[in-house]
Amino acid sequence: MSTQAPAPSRREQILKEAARLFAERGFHGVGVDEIGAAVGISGPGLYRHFPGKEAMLAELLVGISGRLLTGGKRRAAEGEGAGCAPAQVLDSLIEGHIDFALDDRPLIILHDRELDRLRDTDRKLVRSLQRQYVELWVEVVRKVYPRLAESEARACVHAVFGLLNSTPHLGRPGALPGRAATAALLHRLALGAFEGAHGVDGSGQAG
Amino acid sequence: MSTQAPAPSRREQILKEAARLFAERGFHGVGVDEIGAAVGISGPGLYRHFPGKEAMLAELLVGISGRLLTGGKRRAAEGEGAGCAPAQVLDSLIEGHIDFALDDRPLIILHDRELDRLRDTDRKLVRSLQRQYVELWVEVVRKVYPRLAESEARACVHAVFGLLNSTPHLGRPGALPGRAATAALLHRLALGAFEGAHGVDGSGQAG
DNA sequence: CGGTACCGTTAGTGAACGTTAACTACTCCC
DNA sequence: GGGAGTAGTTAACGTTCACTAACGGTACCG
Repeated sequence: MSTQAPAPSRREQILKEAARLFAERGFHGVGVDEIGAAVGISGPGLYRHFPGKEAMLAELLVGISGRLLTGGKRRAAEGEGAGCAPAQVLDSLIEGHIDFALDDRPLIILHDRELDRLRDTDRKLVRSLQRQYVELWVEVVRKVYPRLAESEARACVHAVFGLLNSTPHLGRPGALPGRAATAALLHRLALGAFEGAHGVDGSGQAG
Repeated sequence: MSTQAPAPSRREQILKEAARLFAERGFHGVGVDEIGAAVGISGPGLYRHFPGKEAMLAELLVGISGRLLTGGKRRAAEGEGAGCAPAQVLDSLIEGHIDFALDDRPLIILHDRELDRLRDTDRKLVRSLQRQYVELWVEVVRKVYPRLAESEARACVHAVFGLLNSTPHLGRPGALPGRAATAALLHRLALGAFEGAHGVDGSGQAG
């Protein structure tokens, strides 16, 4: 054993604490000395591991977006390979996103809050990954709910992301019974939202 | 006439631009010189109107939370006074929140992003207003969906706020047909989410 | 004309911050 | 043991930033 996570390297330690601090007080609200202190070293010591403060944020954001996209692609491929119905694939995407939102709350916060603090190059990369992830969802959603126009489906996907990413606002842990119950509730909310968008009656309300 | 909005006072002008800038680049990412430039005066001139940068953020956040709560209370009271069904009151709350999210996007962003940059006193006030607003919704939701436990209902409300507040992510304006269509779509999504949480089958999934 | 608010300006101050420089200790390997 | 590489230290630098001080113009009012 111990082949999995033998010891969190200093790098990973720094990234984890930086994520927490950035999420709590914002990128500009946290100093390098604080990040250093959180891992037991002092300020400039961080520069042995990263070229700068922004590089930490960049690595975090690229990592998140990449993992979300990779996970989503895997689930979509598995589903289609096994001949699953689109609805099952959507279910799997939702489940994956919920796992992520519940297990990596600081990253979820950073993900849509601190993107604009990146240099052009990194920001474009992250945006590209995010867009691919959204388009992955849009494709699946449109298979399940063919009556939705593409722009509508995209808006729905963004809205459902907002819904699923609301976990950080659910007070500190313990406001809900447990992780599984929270996950199940979020899952039902997300599915219900798509159903509602699809529209039982089809017609919108008055303009 | 002209008793309503004769001319946007310098104060209001500053608040509006500050809201936009804070939403775009974060509280710490915007300098007072920038805010001043946005209204045509330079940096320290702002101090004729506000005691400090933080006071602007405080006034913005207290204003938003207060207006949301006031509007929500009004709609709830109107509905109950007119003997409306709880479902209609919930509909009205959703509509009000959507109007706010679509018309004051910068404020919606600030509302849950920059709260922690406030001093203790102001932050507690804003949190109190926010909590009252949430509880207002929870009460109504539980009347419409009595099977939901209180903690579940609260989680649903937070999640639906996340959904409705996703408007800033819907690309720049124009990604959707129009304001009315977007509002209608969000409305259906929110209603669907509550329906989904309520659960057609009632049983959660495996724990 | 003289006084008084009001609203704005430029120059400056002290603190905080990201980053670099110079130096020290530890480990590994020949 | 000696040299190299790694990971950390403290001190310092340059910049940025919120805020203050001192000053000027303009409108109103007697």
